[in-house]
Amino acid sequence: MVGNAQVSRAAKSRAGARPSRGPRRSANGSAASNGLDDEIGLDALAGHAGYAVRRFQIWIFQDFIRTLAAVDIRPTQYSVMTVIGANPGLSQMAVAKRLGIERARLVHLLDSLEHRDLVSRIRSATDRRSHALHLTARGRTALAQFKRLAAEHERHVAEKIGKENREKLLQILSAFT
Amino acid sequence: MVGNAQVSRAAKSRAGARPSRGPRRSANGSAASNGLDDEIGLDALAGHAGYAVRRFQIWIFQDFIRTLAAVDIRPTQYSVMTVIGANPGLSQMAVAKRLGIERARLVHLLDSLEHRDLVSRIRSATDRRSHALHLTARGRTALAQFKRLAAEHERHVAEKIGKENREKLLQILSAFT
DNA sequence: GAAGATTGTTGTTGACGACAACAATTGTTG
DNA sequence: CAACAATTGTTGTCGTCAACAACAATCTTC
Repeated sequence: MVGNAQVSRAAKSRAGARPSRGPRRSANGSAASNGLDDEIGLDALAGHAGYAVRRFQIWIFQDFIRTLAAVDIRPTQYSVMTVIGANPGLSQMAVAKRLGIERARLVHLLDSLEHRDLVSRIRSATDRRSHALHLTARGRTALAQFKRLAAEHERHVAEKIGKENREKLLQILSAFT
Repeated sequence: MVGNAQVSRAAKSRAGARPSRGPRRSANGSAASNGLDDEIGLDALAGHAGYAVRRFQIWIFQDFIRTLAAVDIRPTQYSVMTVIGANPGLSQMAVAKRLGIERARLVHLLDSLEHRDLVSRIRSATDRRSHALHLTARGRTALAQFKRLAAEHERHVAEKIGKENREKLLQILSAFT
């Protein structure tokens, strides 16, 4: 069930500061010469926000998944439950829009959460096309636990990049939340 | 060719600061009541780095793809060419490790780039299992153009989050580059 | 030289985003 | 009010991508 989450096991623990430099051992003819000694230097990629963000996102999702593995909740499931918990009665359309996921995708997510008795779909009386989404009683207590684990995950993030950096980052990206 | 890139069309242009508050119209029974007026408030998600980073990553990849659409280069292809360009002669294993992608995945990426005559695989004389990767002449001039477009993309990022914020972000995430 | 590791390759699985089509229902408009 | 358009949830297809497993060719090592 971990599935996606683009983990890329070679998580790399190094974060050593190393002065940038020109291409190393360029055109030495021998491939595999760089097989094990790590450290290649990708220079040009260093100035690209997208690359750094992608790598960070991979790391952060991996940690989230690992931290919440015991309760078997993935980031998207967590975000869905959080939104429903904070806004009971929302339609699927509204949740999908808010989270930027497709309503087709949300169908499966809710199927899964409903099977686990965490969320319930209730036909709306006013608009019988739509479903009012609610957490079940079990879902509410479960979400409380999920949030505790998510907070632990956030502490991991703070450990990784620094407490102030995490807050600065949240501030910088607040427009996307 | 855009394919993945998790776009989520509802790109949202709003970034209005709005004071956080408790659950809105909780349990009003009527779903769909929130269908069109946007603004739902997901509260709890606001403090989660992973969510903000994910949304930002979606935005940034989308812009990268759009900005380099004319040359039909996606972020991963760009990163592969950049690394090879900076470190000619690398093996596929080394490139995969450096970029945190699987060697199985790199096979297809290189197939595509080789078909377009941007990259060439040269059997290593010293280790005949491996391929030494090089940019072709065409690949080198192409990469130069890609880099110009990528720089334009970075300017879009700076416009979006602010010049200093972009630099701060690069600094915070430098450990992941 | 035989056993084990590495490299590139192929194929499978699962998560995910984009899209298209559909039934049920609502809204809109002549 | 009746035809037509739009919305909601749903199903299914396609393409991208990460994670694995297996394999042949080729080193490495003992």
